[in-house]
Amino acid sequence: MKLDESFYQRNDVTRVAKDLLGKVLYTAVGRRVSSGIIVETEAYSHIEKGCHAYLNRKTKRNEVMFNAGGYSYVYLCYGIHNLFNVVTGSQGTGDAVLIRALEPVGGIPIMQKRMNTDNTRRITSGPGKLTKALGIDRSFNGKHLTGSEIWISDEGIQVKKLQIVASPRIGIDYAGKDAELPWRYTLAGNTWISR
DNA sequence: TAGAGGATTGAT
DNA sequence: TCAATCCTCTAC
Repeated sequence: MKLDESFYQRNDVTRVAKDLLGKVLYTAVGRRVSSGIIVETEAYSHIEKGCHAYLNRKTKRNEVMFNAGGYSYVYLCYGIHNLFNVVTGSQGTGDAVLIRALEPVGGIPIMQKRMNTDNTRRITSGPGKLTKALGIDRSFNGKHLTGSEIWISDEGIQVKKLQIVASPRIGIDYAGKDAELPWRYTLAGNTWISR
């Protein structure tokens, strides 16, 4: 079953980030559906410097983060990679969860073709790679996650609290002390986690 | 309107 | 360890 708005609109972004582990992310591009189990996430909140919406800074790029939870926020990083986020919280909050890694489930041949490799092991093990494998680009920015092009389902795997590992987030040294927040969540022992 | 820098990746 | 690469934001 697709997760509905109430899942995303809780005003606790770290809780949503943890609850997304084990869920299944789907995209349907044209007639081609591909999917994967979410195994790594990071929480970003407007109250800390790592977040694009820090101090409620609202720009054309991140304006979708201020929508009510349940929207997709996709932006270009380093001029090369599209990164996919899930907007959380109520209208005007500015919180989001970055999806960093998936375990491939459906449409694996499609993903291999998009990644131009036969290797199934590493096609979705990083935030820039999983978007390419699933066909997510910036045209997905602002799409609702209860729609027919991109959605998240709860049919994945049951995750016990003990399986969730919290650690500092990656690549945000500029955030100073806030870079130490243990807001990166991974599934213990999963081989699809980014490096 | 110009300049700096980034929630990454893959090759060296 | 480093370059690729281009959009976005900030300052002038």
